Amino acid sequence: MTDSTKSRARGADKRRRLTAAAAEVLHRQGVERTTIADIAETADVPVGNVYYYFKTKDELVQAALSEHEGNLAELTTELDRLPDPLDRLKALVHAWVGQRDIAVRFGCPTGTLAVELDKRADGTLDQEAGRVIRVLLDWVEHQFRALGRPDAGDLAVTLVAGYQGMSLLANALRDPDLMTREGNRLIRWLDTLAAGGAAS
Amino acid sequence: MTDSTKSRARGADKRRRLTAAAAEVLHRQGVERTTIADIAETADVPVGNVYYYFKTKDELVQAALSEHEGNLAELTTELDRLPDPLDRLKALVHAWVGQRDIAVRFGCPTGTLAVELDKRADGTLDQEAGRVIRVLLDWVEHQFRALGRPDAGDLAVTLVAGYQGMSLLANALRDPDLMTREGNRLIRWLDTLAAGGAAS
Amino acid sequence: MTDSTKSRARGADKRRRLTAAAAEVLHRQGVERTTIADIAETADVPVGNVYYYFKTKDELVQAALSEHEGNLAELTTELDRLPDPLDRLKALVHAWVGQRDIAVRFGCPTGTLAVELDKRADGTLDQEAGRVIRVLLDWVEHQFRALGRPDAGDLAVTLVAGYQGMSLLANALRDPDLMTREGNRLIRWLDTLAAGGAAS
Amino acid sequence: MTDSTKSRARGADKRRRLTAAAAEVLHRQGVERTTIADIAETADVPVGNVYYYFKTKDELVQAALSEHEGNLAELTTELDRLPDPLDRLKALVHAWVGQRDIAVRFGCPTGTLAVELDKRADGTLDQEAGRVIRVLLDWVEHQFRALGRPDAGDLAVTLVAGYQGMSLLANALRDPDLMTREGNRLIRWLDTLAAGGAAS
DNA sequence: AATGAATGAGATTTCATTCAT
DNA sequence: GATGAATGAAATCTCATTCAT
Repeated sequence: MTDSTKSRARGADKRRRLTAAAAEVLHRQGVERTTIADIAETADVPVGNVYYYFKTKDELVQAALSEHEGNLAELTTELDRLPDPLDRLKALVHAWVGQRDIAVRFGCPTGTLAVELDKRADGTLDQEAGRVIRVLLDWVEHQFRALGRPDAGDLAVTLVAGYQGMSLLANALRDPDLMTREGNRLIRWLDTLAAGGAAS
Repeated sequence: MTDSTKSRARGADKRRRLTAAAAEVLHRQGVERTTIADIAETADVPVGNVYYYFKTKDELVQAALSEHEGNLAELTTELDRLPDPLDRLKALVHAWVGQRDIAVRFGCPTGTLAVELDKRADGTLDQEAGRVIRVLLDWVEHQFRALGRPDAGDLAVTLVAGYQGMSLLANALRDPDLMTREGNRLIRWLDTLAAGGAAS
Repeated sequence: MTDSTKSRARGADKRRRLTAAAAEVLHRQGVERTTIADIAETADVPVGNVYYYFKTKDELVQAALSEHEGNLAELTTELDRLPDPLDRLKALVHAWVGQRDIAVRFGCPTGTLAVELDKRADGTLDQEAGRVIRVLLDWVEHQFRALGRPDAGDLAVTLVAGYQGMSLLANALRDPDLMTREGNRLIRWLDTLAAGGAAS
Repeated sequence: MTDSTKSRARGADKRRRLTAAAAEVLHRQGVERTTIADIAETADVPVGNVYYYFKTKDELVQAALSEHEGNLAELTTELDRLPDPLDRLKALVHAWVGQRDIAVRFGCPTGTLAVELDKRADGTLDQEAGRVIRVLLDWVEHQFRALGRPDAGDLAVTLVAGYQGMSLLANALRDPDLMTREGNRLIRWLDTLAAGGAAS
């Protein structure tokens, strides 16, 4: 390994640490209450050095969003291995419920980011979280379509809205069981749909 | 009317204007991006004077929440006039859809406040928005119970989660039609339930 | 004097002190080397308070320029009392030479500001100093025109350029006598012109 | 050519590129608004490497000044080939006017550097630009002396001040014609002088 | 010699809160 | 009660300079 490779590796590592720290801390504390120093400390990087990797705080927010988008891509790639689209959707719901402890404490990372960023009067980043949500919607719609549902788009909205809604409530009420109960309902609903029932 | 009565009246008026301004501006801009000066200006009250009515910014946030709670109480009082609990719930959904333009732009006032306040590490206010949401949940549950549903609590969570979810998505995607479509689905779902169907 | 008058007076006073401090310190240290703290300290105002009067550093620079423009207006108003335009111009040169100690140390306030501000890539303030210089040029041209010179515009440029050039040299060489010598030459030149000579 | 020779050559080249870049960028942006990174980028040299050639930013400023001094020396060497001192001076003015587009945009390199550096409270470099100006003055004075003028020193000051003044005005007013007009006047003035006229 | 990365001091700006009248 | 002004603690960002390899 040459010197430059090493230092590039070190640099990439720090960037990765900063991105991960940003994703985590911004999720926990929200964008506005998080300082660059918070992120730097979590990533164990001197504050001044953060700006070598990210020119502005907004770039860190963007990086956090990309991290969440990456996590989503990882998850759907995993789920795509399942042969049956219905199984994929049910596994998705299970994954959501499996994350309930984090959701209860801090909400859905992308959903809460969307809420915060949408409040921006300037045009910066205010649609970025929406973009990530759309990626999820598209994947879900794709599964419903594979199940032969002509109303796949609406069904996708219903499922994802169900997830965002239950995350928000579980978070606001600090009630993890709520996630489990609503998750189970969504699973049953998916089964109903597949059983050939009309769209609910 | 004596002087002191007048000034009390004037004072109460200012407090009301500040509360209304807080509710509106905090909803539009979010808690952290809103300055006291923003609220003061909207209420047409000199900045220095705000502190006579509200000792801290947090008290203004609290007041905004109370305002939203008041709006909710007004709405449910109105709905309570309807004799049929099912009609009440359907009218509630209609009311939600009727607010879609605001929801699309800024989300549900209470829901987005809940998201922001839950990020607080300190214990201040972080449960207050949840409290208001619970008031809504309780009222909805009460209707389902009146309809004879033993799973009224779960159904209430489903309905309110549906509302929060569709508000968040409509907001994130800037799509008012989404509110209409999901609203219609919720109405159909309520009808299904009443028709004696199993919980979906 | 009412309370509000008093506090308005205090406020106006501070604004004046800040403007004067800005004019002086920016002239001595240059725009880029001067911090808001420098100006605040000179004006004996807490740093945070500066922003109550001037929203940005640029506004302070603008204020300093206006101060210099005001000084110029004061001077020309004074000179306008002289009945003979030639006397006015000669008195102007005398005034310049009279300021030689400051010019030697820090150059012409407006000229050096023009040099600094012209380096700005963004469009902010980069023409403002030029504007003040044009005010001087216009006044001088007006005098030459009153003397019946058809080439008044060119003569004005020559006179003002002479002033800017001698200020810059005196400053760069730290030589106050240079101001005196060049000033005398300008006076002789003005006399020559008035004696009916051709434009030199 | 040995390796060390090559690398010495390469090193000298880098130093030259950095010096040229410093001269250009510092002239365009001013000392304070120019970062080492700006100069490094213009010279196509990695930032970290700059410090191998110049220990501080001040040394880069010094180098830029030397570059301008070198340009001046080149010019006067060229002019010295003309047999008649009067022709030399007129050619000098022509050279100035020929540079009018740059002067209009950024002023005289040495003059504007003098203005910026003179603002320094510390003793660093604050006389260096003055030194370069003096070199010019000396050369001009030499020509006037060769023309038999006893007041050669004053005449030199007048000519150079004229140049600095017209550059500053042209720059501040963004008017290239001003350079042409004042240049013509200086030429006529030189002719007048040579014709045996009294000093104007 | 070369170079990407690191560092920390300092600058501007914002704003909740308090003060003086 | 009312109000313009004051205050200072933070936060973001910049950059000359240094370091490690």
